[in-house]
Amino acid sequence: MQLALARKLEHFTRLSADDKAELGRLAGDRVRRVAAREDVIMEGDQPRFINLILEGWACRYKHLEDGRRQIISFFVPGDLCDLNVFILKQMDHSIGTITDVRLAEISRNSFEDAMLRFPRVMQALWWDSLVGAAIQREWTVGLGQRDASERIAHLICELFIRMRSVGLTDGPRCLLPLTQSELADATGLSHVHVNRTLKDLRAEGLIELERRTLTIPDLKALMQRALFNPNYLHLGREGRHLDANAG
Amino acid sequence: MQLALARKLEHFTRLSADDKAELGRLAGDRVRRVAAREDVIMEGDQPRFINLILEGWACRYKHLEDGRRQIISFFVPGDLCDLNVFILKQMDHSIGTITDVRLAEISRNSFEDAMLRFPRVMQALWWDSLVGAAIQREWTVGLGQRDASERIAHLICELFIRMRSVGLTDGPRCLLPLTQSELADATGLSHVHVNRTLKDLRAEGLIELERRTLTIPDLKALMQRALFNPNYLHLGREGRHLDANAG
DNA sequence: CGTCCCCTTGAATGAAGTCAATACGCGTGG
DNA sequence: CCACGCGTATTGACTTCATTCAAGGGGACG
Repeated sequence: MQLALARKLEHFTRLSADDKAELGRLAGDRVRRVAAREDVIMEGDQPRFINLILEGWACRYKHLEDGRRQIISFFVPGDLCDLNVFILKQMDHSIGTITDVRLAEISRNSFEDAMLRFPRVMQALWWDSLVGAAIQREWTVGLGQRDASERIAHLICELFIRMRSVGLTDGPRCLLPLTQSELADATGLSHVHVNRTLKDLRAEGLIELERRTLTIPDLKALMQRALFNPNYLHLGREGRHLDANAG
Repeated sequence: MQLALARKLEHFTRLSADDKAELGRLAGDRVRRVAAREDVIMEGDQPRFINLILEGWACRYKHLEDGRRQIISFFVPGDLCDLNVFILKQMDHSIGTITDVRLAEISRNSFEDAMLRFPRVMQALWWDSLVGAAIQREWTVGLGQRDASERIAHLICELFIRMRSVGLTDGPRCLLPLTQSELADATGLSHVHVNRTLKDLRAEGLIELERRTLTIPDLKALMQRALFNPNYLHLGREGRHLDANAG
């Protein structure tokens, strides 16, 4: 099975066999397993590694003093948490798992080393981090402007497309291992309202969702419902001028 | 007058005279003026420069198809828009001015050149871009979890502190050249509700605001009201190990 | 078989939005 | 100098969307 990260990066530019081997090396560096609903790193800790999700789902989140919690982003396989983190002395948010997770801890040294030797990979990783920033912006837009059903539909579109971009969908189906409370924390809604909203979307025939499996019968329709425009994911091989001629 | 950017970066690490001179060079590269309420660059355009705000306020924003508009972030003097943009072929959002703006357009070449020759400046710029990402996350938290008055109070704290970090405050006072509609677009509220909320905050004695001038009689109190924790701005000289011994 | 977590639904409440009218300053041109 | 227009701010009345509170159901697991 191919590395999810490599697969994702090829939406930006074609990688050579060497490039992929290097990614494999980074990903094998130091593998860690974390059980579901545990913290990978907490607010206040000093970041020591770039975390690369190999398997499972995780999220960034933040608590307000009074306990309210916002999930700030989701991580699916192939996602990297903050290329540059070691510049900061303190995490300003936490990263926690949703499911059981297998992740690679990439040290500063091996990262900087790879950076020098594999410029194309580097470019691709920067692209990925820019896409991450774009996703964060899109969440800002959604929380500010979209109503409940649009927000949830939008999030589902995004996650489905991101899963598809790393080869983890099966036709119109993919895993969606989030509880309704987690969806609520991500969309800024109450879990009760998330429940009702999912019911509506199901009733409209836009999604099916049972036992952690999501089915989207008509992605276009769902995208329309969500006012979803995929441009922010920059999946159009925007770095094709850097392509390796490898196959 | 010192360059706002240099001033800001020194919250991360001390710069040498050479470092500052280099920043000055980058900032003088190619200066552009844009009138208030115009676009610097629009969604769909290809980014060609890193924009550095020298004077005035600007913002990132995005429209939904049906016209709803969300302001995604504000730029004040010293702010850079996306160090790495040229990796992307298309802007997924627009940048527009709030007031008249003077900005520096930094080309890819001069940036990459400076990058090689001034590693400390580079680190500091990466720090700045990580802080930018942290600000975006904090907005996500606010839009998801904070109510109207907390959101507005929080935004005001943030902008005040950012202005202070580039030396643009005058005691408890600073410029806040936003209309209530712009505040509304940034906080995801209606302009009517922003108006009422500002009235409340004024009535509580937390802010004064007239003719584009903001006064915060008791910043601590306002921060408390907003559940504002400044850690995400990373202003604690986290890069002091890189300090130049210059004065 | 009981407990825990997650999902579901109803009813009452509340925060923020919409609609509409009015007021205020400021610049421009008659 | 005044009239007009425009963008911005303010306020009231009503509506709507989402939250809160409360209760019950279902499946997994010890």
